[in-house]
Amino acid sequence: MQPHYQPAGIEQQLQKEWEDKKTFRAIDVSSKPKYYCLSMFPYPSGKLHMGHVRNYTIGDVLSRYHRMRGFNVLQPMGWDAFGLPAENAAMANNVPPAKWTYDNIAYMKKQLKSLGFAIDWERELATCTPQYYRWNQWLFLRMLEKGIAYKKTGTVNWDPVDQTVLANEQVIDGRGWRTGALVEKREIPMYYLAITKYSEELLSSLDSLPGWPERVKTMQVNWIGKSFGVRLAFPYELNGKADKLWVFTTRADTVMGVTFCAVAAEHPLATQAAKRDPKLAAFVEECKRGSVMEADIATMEKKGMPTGLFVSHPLTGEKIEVWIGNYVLMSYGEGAVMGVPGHDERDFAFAKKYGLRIAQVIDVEGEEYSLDAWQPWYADHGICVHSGQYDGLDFKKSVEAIAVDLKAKGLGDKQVTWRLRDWGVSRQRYWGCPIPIVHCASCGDVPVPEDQLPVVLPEDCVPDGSGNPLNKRADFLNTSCPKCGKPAERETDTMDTFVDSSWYFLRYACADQNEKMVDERVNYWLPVDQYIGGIEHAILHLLYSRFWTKVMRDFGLAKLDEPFTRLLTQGMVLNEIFSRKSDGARVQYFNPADVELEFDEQGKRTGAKLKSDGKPVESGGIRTMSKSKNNGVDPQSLIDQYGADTARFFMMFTSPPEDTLAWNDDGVEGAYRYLRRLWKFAHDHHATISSATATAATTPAAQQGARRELHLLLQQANFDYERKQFNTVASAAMKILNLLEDHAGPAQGALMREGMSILLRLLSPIAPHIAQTLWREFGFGADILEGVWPKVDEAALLQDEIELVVQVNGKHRGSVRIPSDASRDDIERLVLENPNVQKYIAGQAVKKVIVVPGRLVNIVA
RNA sequence: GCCGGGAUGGCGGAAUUGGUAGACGCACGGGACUCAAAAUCCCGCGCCUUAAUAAGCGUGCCGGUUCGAUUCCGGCUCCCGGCACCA
Repeated sequence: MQPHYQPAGIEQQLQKEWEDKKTFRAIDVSSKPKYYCLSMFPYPSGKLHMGHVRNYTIGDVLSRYHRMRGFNVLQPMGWDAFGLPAENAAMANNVPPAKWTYDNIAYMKKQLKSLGFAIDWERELATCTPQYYRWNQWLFLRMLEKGIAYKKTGTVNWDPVDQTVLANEQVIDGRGWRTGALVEKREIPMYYLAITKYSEELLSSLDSLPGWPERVKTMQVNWIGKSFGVRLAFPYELNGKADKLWVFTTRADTVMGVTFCAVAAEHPLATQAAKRDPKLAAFVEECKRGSVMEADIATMEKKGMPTGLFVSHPLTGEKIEVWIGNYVLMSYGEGAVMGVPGHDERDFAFAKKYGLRIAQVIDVEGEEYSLDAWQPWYADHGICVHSGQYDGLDFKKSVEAIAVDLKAKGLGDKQVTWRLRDWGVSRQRYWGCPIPIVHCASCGDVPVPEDQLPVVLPEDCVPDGSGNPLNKRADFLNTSCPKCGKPAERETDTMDTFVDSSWYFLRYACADQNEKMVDERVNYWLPVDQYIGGIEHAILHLLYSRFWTKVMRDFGLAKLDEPFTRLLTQGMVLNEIFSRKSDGARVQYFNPADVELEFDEQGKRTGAKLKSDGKPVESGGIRTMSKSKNNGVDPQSLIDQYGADTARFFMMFTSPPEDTLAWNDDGVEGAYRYLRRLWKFAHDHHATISSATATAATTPAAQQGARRELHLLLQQANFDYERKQFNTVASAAMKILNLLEDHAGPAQGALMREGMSILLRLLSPIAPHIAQTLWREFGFGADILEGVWPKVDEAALLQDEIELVVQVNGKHRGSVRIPSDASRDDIERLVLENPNVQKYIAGQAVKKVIVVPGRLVNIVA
C-alpha cells in the first residue's frame, strides 16, 4: 500500500476498470426494485461549470447510495444540444454551431468521466441528432392532427436594424444587444401547443407528487393560476354598428366602481381609434416599442390616452370612456380591462395621474376611506357600498348577484380563467429542430408525411446575426408540396429547445430504439424515481415536461401520468460580479479569480482591486455564474489539483444540496486534508485493521463508549442520507475518522476494523475512488458497490446513565447524571436536590417541573 | 411590479424540526517538530465584564404565543431565483 494519498493514479485506474467492466450499465429488467436517477442534462456550453459538478455529484451520490442499498439503478446522461449560445459562438468564431456543439460535447464528456460518475454511457443521447429530433417532429405532427398544436399570431422582439427576431436575453434596456437599436414588438404567425387544455390536470395532479418540494408545487400552482371570476361586456356603438368590449375580472364585486376601461395597444378598438387620430396612432406606436418581457412591462411607467370612444356600463348604462393603456397585455385575458381605481392599486395610480374619477364601492369595517392616498385595505374583500341594490352584500354574495344580473342581460357570466398561456414553440432561429411543415401556394400549410421524416437540419450553416440562415439555404428551403407535388417552401422556423428537454427522460429508457419514439421499456423505467436539477427550472421545464408526458400518455405511448416521482431542486451556485466602467458606456467584467479582496482587522471587507493593475473594481452583487458577467469558476483546476474525490467531497460538504451556494473554495484544502488523513490512517494501521475480527459481544467495557459513538454517527449518517442532507453525511465521516484516531492501537483492532468498514461504506457514494481502493486494501471485498449497507447495532446505543440538562425558568443552569431508567418522580427529586438548582430557586416556590424525557428538566419558580 | 425562497461567529454550515445555539470544517492566534520552510500534531477561538471562576447578551430588524423560540404567528429590511424567446 502506498504510504501517501495519490488520487490521480487510483482514480484513473478505477475509472478505466468501471468502463472496461461496464459496471454502470443498467439492466432493462431485474428482480431488484428499479431506481431511475436522473440529473438534468447539460447544455454543452464548452466546459463543465460548478453548477454541473454540484448537480451531477448529488445525482451520483444518490445513484451509488441506492445501488448499495440493493436497487437496480439507471443513471443516464445526454446533451441538451440545440440553442442560442451555439449561434452566438458561431458568429464570434465563424464556426458552424454543429461543430462547436459536438466539440464541446466531446470535451465535457471527458470531464464528466474524470469525476467518476456512475453513468450508463450506452444510453447517451444528443438532442441535435436527427435520430432524436425526428421524434419531436413526429409527435408535433400528431399533435397537429389532434388540434393540440395549432397556428396563431404571437408577439416577438424585433430588431429593426438587423431585421431579426431577438430573444429576451438579447434585449438590453429595451435595445438590441448587437445594434443598440430600440426594440419593437412585432406580431408574427407561430405554432402553439395547447398546454391550457391540460390546465386542470397539471394543477390537480400536483397533489399526487408528495416527493416534490412544496415551494416548487406552490410556484406551479401560481403559474397555472386558476381563478374564478366574471367575464363581462361593455356595449358600444361604432360607425352605426353595435358591438361589445369584453373584459375579465376576479373582482366583479367592484363593478359598480368602474370609471374607465383600458385596452391594449394591439386591441382592435385601439387600432380603429388610431386611424382617426394621429396622436393616438403615435401613442399606439410608442406602446409597441419596448420588450415583451413581463418583468419590464410590470415595472415600466403606466401610461395611457383616451380614445374618445365611450362604452356603456353593463349594469347602470353609464357612459365609460375607453383608454389605451401600455400596461394592458393583449396576450392575457381579453386584451382589455375594466378600471376600478377605488379598489385596484394600479388603476388608482392611473386615475390619479390622469385625473379620472375614483369611487369607493367596498367598505371594510373599522377603516376610513380617503381619496388622497392608496391604502392596502382598499384591495381587500369587504362589503359593497354606493352600489345600489348590491349594498350590504359581501364578496361572495355580490359576485353571485352581479353575475346573475349580467347573465340576464346577456352581458356576462361567471367564468374560470387561467394565468397559464399556450406554449409558443416557433423560433426564428437556425440551430434547432425544424418544424415539419411545407408551405404550398395552393394547398397552404402542409404537414410533412411521416415517411419523409426526419426533416434534417443542414449542419454547415454559419449564422451572421441577420435572420435565420435557413432562409438562404435553397437546398433546404425548396421542396415540393406533399399534397399536390408543385414546388413549395419548407417552414424555416425551428422548435423551442424546451421541446427537446420535455421528453428526453423517456428516451433514455430505450435510446437504441430506431423504429419508434419509445418502446415498452419506458413502462419499466419510468417514472423517474429521482430527478435532480437547478431551482431555476422550477416552472418552465418541469411544467412543459409534465404536459408533454401527459400528451404522450394520451397518445398511448407511455403508461404514466407524471414523469418525476421525486424532485430535488439544487440551489444555484453564485459568485460575485466585479466590473469597471471603461471609457464610453461599456462595462468591463473581471473574473473573481483575477480580483484581490481587502479586509480590515475584524475581517470585514473594505474593498476589491484587480490583481493585474492594483486599481479598484466595483462589486456588482452576487449572482448565478454566467459567461456574460464573467463570474464563473472553472472546476477543472480543482479536479486537476486535488482529484475527483476531493472535488466531490468538498462540493457535498460545503453546503446542503438545496441551498443557494455563494462560491468560496476556502474549504477545499480541508476536504483534501481529510482524505489524506484517512489514507495515512489506513496505511499506518493496515496490519491491525486487516487482521482484526469484530463482534459486538466481545467489545471491552473501555471501548463501549467509542463503539456507541460510532453507531450513533452511523445512525445520523443513515438519517441524513435518507433526507438527502449530504453535508452532514460528510461531517459524520469526518467525525468517525476523528473517533478512530482517538482509539487507535493494537488492543482496539476490532473497533478499528468495524469503524473503518462503516466509514468506507458511508463515504463511498461521495468519494467512491478512495473508498473502493481502501475497501480492497483491507480485504473487505472485491467491490464496495456490492457491499451490504452498514446497520446500526441498537445494543451498542444502550447506556446505563444519561446526562439531563437542567433549566430554571428556561435558563440553562447545569446538568445532572441520572440512571437511564429513572422514573419521573426520581428525576424531579434528584434535580430539586441539586445544589446549583437550589441556588437559583433561592427559596421561591416551585410552580411546575417540566420533564422532557432523555433531554432536560425545566423548573418554573 | 408579481410569484417562490433565504438571512445563525471572520467564513461554509450544525442543531433528527418547540428543549444545552454554534457540531464538523475553513480562516486566524499560540505551541511542538525542523537549521529553516512546507507538511503533520497539540491547544485556543460568538460578543461583553472577569486574573480565573462565574454572570449578562446573542440566530437580519420590531412585536407576539410559550415554562422554553434559530424553529410557530404578525409586521418590516436586505439578498437570491423565476416571470413564458438564456438554458
